[in-house]
Amino acid sequence: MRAIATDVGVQAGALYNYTPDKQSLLFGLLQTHMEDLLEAFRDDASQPPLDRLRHFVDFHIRFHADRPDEVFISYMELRNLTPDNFAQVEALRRRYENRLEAILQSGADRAEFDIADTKIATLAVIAMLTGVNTWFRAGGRLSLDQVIAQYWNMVRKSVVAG
Amino acid sequence: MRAIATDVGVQAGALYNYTPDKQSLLFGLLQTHMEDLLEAFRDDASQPPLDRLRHFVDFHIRFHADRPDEVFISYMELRNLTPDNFAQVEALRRRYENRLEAILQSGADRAEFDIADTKIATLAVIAMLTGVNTWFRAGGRLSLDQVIAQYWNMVRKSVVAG
DNA sequence: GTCTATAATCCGATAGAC
DNA sequence: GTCTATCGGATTATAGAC
Repeated sequence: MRAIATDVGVQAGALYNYTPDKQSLLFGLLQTHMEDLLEAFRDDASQPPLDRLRHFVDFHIRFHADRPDEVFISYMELRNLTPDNFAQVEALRRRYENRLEAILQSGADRAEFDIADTKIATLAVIAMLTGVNTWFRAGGRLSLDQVIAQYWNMVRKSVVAG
Repeated sequence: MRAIATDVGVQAGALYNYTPDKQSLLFGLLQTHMEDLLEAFRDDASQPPLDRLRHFVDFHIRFHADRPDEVFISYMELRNLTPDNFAQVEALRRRYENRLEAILQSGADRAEFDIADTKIATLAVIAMLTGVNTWFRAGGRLSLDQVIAQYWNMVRKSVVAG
């Protein structure tokens, strides 16, 4: 709390005019982050599964690359939430995962994708894409467009049918 | 330190007969974990790249699934290392990544793999495989063998040529 | 709405008896 | 080698003046 107060230019006590306690402040950050993620992702179920998947890959990488601090805090501080707050954030995360799983299931149903278990494939793809945040820095060797292009190639090949 | 002391059945002060300070204790854990990882992974460069990659996938998932606590600590406490200790652990991690990158590069050189950038592919594969630890629990819906089989399928398809 | 001051608690680490 | 006791410092949160 003292570090936050210093960053925003007030004394620590003044923060309690804006939040009842530290837990509420942290929970608000994580909840807003997940709600923004869910709201920002637009999926069109009338499109071909491969197009929907390509949009997901592009969206996921860009959304997270634009918010490295929120993503870092959301992951590192997740275990400092109270059990109730943790359950709420986890429920939002599961809703987001289900959006991807619906795309993979749609492609599998049409035999356009070859996926043994859509739940595992969902977790595998999200882990791979979120991993970009651990190393990507703007101005590095590759542009974000180049990074997205290669990840899309790998994700596409990993799920498409023969 | 008090929590560790309680777990091992001594008072907090007694721990300092075994470690000079908390930082050394943490660094020792992370360093040993990474050295064990590097030592346990056997790669045979005379084998076909696809066989070497399959072995890496199998090894990586099993090694990490067998040590969920060490993996969790290694990730969550990495930023609590001093800059010097952090650099040493990062160097060990990079050595491990290079082992996988050598496999991918070998397959790309023989045109058996189709990979745009081996460094990105390395990070993508490791992120995907390490993600297993966030959800896998022994005794769950799928056995570790089944999980490995599907991840191997996805990794293989994501890198093989045409 | 912000400040200073402080309460109450927790932490890593040390000292000294046994 | 472990214990009890404690030091010095950091933490979240509150109280009350302005």
